[in-house]
Amino acid sequence: MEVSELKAIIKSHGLRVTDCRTDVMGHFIKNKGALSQSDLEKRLEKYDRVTLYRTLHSFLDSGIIHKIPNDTGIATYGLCHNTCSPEKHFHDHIHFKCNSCGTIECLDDKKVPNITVPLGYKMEHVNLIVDGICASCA
Amino acid sequence: MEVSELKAIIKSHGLRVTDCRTDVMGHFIKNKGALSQSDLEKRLEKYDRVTLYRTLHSFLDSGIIHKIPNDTGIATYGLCHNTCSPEKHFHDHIHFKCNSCGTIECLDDKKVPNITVPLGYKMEHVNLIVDGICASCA
DNA sequence: AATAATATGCAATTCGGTTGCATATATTAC
DNA sequence: GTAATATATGCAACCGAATTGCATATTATT
Repeated sequence: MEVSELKAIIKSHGLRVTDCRTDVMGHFIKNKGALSQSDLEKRLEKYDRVTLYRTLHSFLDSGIIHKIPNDTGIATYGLCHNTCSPEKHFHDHIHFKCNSCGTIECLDDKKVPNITVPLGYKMEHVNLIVDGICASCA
Repeated sequence: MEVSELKAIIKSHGLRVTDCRTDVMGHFIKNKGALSQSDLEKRLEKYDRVTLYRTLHSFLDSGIIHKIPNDTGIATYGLCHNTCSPEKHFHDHIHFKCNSCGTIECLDDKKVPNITVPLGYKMEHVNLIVDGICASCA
């Protein structure tokens, strides 16, 4: 993807275009898996970790990325589909965590089946995380 | 549940019976929701943080409790069904996180539907987390 | 009751996440 | 293009959860 396209995506979400945001965006685009803050810190050492932290949060708030729940305690993020907006997120795909390499990816083709919750409960989001061994580690 | 029963459960998982483990076990039994370490620290101030930490890990290792993935970064744990063993866990129920009170509970009656993963992937566990508003907060 | 194995408490460290503030940079208006 | 203004960045510093080493206390066994 061209850098100009990256910048267009950032701008289209109402954010200012900066070097850090462009670089982080580029990493999300070209990385098949989800990224954690420490992943980004290793790949983009030129930026302060607080800047990366705030970049992730501005992306989160504007609906560019979504947070993927996992049991490691380390927040990981994946690109949202273009159907996402700051107000409403649609993440009906399955997340896969490899127990060998630790990589977390979005299985965009695998949709989450319909779920119901008990009477009196109001469902807002559904997150389906499968763990196991990914194709690269098998 | 009787204290003697609590102790029997602990012993049946190959763990020594101690005051802390019995108390923690008791809290898991009587608490409908999942518990985090800080939850336990507040309820069981007589024990050191580290002791509670290690109690949770011995329970995890022996298959008494399971870790529930969530996006808060705070590890929460729920009781396993009696079908769980140290080697193999079966958590085919849905977890619900309330966005109002923060409580996480196991919806034991709600089973996770069948899922498939892409070719080359090996599935080990499925975790389904629904968030929204629980019956108490609605 | 003695022994051996294990759990506990305490001190201390690591690490991810977070905030305040001064400075640098992006956008807007001219 | 330049000036003005709003916003992003880097640095220092703090917080809380997670983690480890070690001496002491407790459990289970004989």
